[in-house]
Amino acid sequence: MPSNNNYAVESERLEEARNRFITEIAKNIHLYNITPSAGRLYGTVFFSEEPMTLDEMSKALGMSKTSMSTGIRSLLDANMVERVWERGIRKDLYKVEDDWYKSFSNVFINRWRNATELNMSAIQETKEMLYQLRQETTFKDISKKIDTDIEKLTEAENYYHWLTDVIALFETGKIFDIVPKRRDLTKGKNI
Amino acid sequence: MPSNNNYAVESERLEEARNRFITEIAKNIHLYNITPSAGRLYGTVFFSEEPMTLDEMSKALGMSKTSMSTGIRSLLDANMVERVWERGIRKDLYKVEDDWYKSFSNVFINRWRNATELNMSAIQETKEMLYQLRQETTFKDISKKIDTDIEKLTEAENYYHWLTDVIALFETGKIFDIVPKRRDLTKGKNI
DNA sequence: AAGTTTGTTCAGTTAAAACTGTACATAATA
DNA sequence: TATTATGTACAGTTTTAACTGAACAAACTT
Repeated sequence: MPSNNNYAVESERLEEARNRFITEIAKNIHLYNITPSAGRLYGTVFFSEEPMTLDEMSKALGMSKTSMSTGIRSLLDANMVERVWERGIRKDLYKVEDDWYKSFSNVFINRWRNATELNMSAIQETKEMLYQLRQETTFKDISKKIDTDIEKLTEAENYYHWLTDVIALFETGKIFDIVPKRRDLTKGKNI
Repeated sequence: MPSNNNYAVESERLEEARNRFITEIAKNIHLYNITPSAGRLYGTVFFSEEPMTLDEMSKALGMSKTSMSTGIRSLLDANMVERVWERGIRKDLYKVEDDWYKSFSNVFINRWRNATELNMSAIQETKEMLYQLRQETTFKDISKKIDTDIEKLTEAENYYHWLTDVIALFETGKIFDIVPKRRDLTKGKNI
């Protein structure tokens, strides 16, 4: 066993500490629709002192460059990393988006708004089909079922309207008036 | 081909209309950490006139009872369906939770709070490890990296504090003061 | 208590997603 | 223009998740 005051050993300890956080990120990042592997990738780039290339990521994680490419793309789509340029470097460089509020909002907005819109269209279409059928049918039983269905769908529609409003809260940034960003408490200054 | 004013044909059209919505639900329900199959299950129970048993679900979806059991449990955990009792019926009966606002809030709160807490603990622990290492190390290079890491982690911590506050908005129901529930506009009465 | 009914556990199977290496397309360099 | 470097598409493989049927356990019925 090497002695404790050894650079390699301490670097290893630093790596371990970072790894504690990276592992947790990887576990929970599925909430952003990101795979655990891409989560580890995110963590790695997060701690990196410099923007990283695909080759560096590949080496750091012991995974194929192809995986790095698709992984970084999913992080890019979620606005969790960004591409940066440095003169003289041909390779693509990536760093984490440091505004986590923005990342969260982006993911939240995109995912929920998309789903909400699709669901609302589906409700509209379903209602159309039901209205038409109700006009044509002569069976009391059928039209009764249709009426119940339409009522349920309208209820759902109200909910989606509300959800749209909630999403707008994040989209417009009004959420930050209601729930202010936290300032760095350790720094003492509270501008 | 059977004539148009035929009960079976119109029932089929009703089924088709319902299916339009069910299919869309199934596609987007992964946002609630629910599988598409369980999503179809949800849709089926949603339109059912009566609370359903596992056997009825199994028949309606053409899937095994085991799948219905696990599917309904995931919906139950997400507070999207609830169990109801009817005298004289031994089988478990399920209906959808009709307060969609509650369902959404529940899912949102549980998923994000859990992840947030785990990530915050990880940050704490990582910081502890880093503080310790910084006290012990003599290498300027190492302690510089540590300082940068701690700064990044503190930034992340602030974000998680903010997220906790946002979650509390839904937990306490204060969100409904800010974004009021939509009333059923078609009914005309606006109490 | 014996016999049913009902939901769930578990092992095995099938289906889906993640990952890899090769081959290719594009762009930079000489 | 020829050569080299770099990221991505694609086909095949591995890993993970979903699904099923049989066996079991708990509760109800008689």
